[in-house]
Amino acid sequence: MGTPDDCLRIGDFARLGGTNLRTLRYYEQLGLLSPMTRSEGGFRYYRRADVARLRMIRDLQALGLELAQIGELIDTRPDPDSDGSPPRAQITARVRKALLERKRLIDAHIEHLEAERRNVGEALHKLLECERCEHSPGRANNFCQPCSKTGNSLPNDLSALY
Amino acid sequence: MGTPDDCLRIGDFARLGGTNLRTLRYYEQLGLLSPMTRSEGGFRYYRRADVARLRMIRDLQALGLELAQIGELIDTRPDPDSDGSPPRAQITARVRKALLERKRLIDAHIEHLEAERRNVGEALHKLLECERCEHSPGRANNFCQPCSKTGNSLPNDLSALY
DNA sequence: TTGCTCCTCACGTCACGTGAGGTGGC
DNA sequence: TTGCTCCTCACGTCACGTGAGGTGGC
Repeated sequence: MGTPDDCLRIGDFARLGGTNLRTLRYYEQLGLLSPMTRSEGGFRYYRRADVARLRMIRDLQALGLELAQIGELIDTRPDPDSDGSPPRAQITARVRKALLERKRLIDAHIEHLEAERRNVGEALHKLLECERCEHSPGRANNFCQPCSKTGNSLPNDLSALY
Repeated sequence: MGTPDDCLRIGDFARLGGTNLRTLRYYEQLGLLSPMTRSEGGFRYYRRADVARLRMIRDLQALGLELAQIGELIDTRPDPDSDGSPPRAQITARVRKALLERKRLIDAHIEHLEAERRNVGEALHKLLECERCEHSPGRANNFCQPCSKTGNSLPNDLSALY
């Protein structure tokens, strides 16, 4: 028999999820994301739909969560070992909770990044002024702070780089 | 003599920068961010203005850069070992380049996060529909995919969690 | 059958975490 | 002088990176 219907081998699965074989094997070891089944020879076969799960794990990592925390958050699926499916209301409640937590993290990160973007804009603006200024860099690394021309301190992103 | 003017010991510096002592010592070891000076007894004294540099390093890490890449990007300050300051135009050019690269990364991340936010919204919306649906979870972990009620496949964030 | 993909160890690395044991500074 | 902060090793951990040596699958 060939590849199970609608399944992917680890290489294609990794490519679609934007990651690599080592990472997938590590996730499996942690119980985060396992292949649906294995071939006779040990090849992993992943569900096509689980690419979404893989992407979610990666996105949650980018939001700063550790893999253990991610494991708890996305542990919403019925346990295959237990017979008798859990109450539906319980499942949907856990899924909702995971989605809301994810949304909270995303919103907070967007806000932080928008503040960063404003700061960079300010710094780029001030840099134009610096280029037209007669003051030269001093010995220390925070020269021109506060700006000896305007009396205002430098934008943070210039203090960081000057 | 006491603490040099306008300087912070490592604990306060870490607090203001949202990090800890171990991380600061590691950054120093890599040459990323060093204290302005040391006390007789070895205590590190950091410039107050370098809190901005610390925050920038942390923000660049959150954007997915490795410390080595961050080191190259923010290496814009005149080398204290070399005598004679480098041409001003060269410094401002490097600062501008670092700021523009940072802006590029921020913009890309915001776009990605906004797409994620839309997906989560979609999934939360669909979840309301699922709660009113008579279908129950099956054995496998991608039941209801494609949704057996509407014929549409589930939003990705539901495939990931169901 | 050939080449490409995959397998399992197992050691290495990056960015810190976490004490142990000792000393500095207002 | 007391307590709090800081110091330097040095081993541990998390999330992989990177081969070595071998086998599976269309």
